Amino acid sequence: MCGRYSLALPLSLIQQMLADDGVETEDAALDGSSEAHHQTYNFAPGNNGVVCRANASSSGVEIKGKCHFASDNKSPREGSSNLEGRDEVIKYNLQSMKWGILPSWSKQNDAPNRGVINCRDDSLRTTGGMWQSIKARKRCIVVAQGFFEWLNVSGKEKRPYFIKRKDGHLMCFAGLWDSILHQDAGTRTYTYAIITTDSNQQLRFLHHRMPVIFDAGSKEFHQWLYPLQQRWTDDLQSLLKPFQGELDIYPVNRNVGRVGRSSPSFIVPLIQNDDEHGIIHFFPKISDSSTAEKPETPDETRKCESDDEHHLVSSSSRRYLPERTESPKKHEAESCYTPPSKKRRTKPAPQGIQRITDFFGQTQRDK
DNA sequence: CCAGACGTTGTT
DNA sequence: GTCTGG
DNA sequence: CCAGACGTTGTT
DNA sequence: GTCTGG
Repeated sequence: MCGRYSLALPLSLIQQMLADDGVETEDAALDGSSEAHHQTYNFAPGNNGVVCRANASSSGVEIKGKCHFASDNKSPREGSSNLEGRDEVIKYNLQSMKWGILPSWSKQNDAPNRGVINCRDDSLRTTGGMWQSIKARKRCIVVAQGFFEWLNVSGKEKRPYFIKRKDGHLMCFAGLWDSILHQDAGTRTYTYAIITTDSNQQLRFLHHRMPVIFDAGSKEFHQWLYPLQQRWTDDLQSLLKPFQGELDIYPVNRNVGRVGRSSPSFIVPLIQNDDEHGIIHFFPKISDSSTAEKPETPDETRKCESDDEHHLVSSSSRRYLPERTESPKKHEAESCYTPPSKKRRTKPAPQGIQRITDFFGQTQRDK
């Protein structure tokens, strides 16, 4: 499952929402070689998504490079003493990567859309295969607003549904990434896959598979990303379970099936009329003033092309308007996200780091 | 030893 | 039916 | 994941 | 890259 999802949020808002869940992230725009993510309600394989991964450093010294020795599998350097100190710092980076994983050894460097978009949780249980090296050292979190599933109605019609968290927080998929080096150009392409498992009870009426979903900032989230864990374990395997929280699941504008289109109507419930053609949808508000929208016309269902520029605004999310300080992008999306009831985020929470140490007080190493 | 596979989904 | 593009 | 293409000729 | 099949 999960061959399409929604990601119509600017990076600044994603960072803010993660921060509200206790995850402080940095924008890993590496050497600038990575393009910005594709901001769309209709995110498809081959698009550039937002991926979170973790790096460990000690006393401000990056040890990520040293970790690469682990691939030698016999390296005496793994577990060198500076990996064991309690002063290790885990940094979370957001990076733009292409959906559809291509293993580093893949020969289809040039094949644009050949990557594998999903990874079954049970195929990670066995050794060997294309995942074996990836699952040990290249785990990540894939950020989304929610995902789509299509229900086959009487063998003919397909009806798209949107699935999101009931609490409105970001959906964090368990993922795996890899990269390919293009010898000639000297560039590197990063790609990722989303891990799937059995559907939970709530989703089962639609499909039998669903992505593995973590709560941002949860123990599972940190454990999955923990960069010093470079060996596949039962503990990691046991994280890959059907989502136990509550979901919102509802039919949406069927045009989400049409590739390349994007509209906020794709993540808003359809309102179905008695009239068989009278399928209209619920348009709370449009931030774009240009097009004269007529939310209540049945016509509206067809009127959703080229509207990456239309974005949902709800009054409750106004405070989540991105600060337009450094990123004067034209069309930044807002969301229906309701911030934590607590209070606005205060400080980067050194507690987050503290807690991580609690989770992994005992540093694990490779074999 | 080398050559070839290495994946998921759904549908039947 | 099957492949490609998004 | 789904939707859409799947082709050639000649003419401008 | 690493494992399997022949």
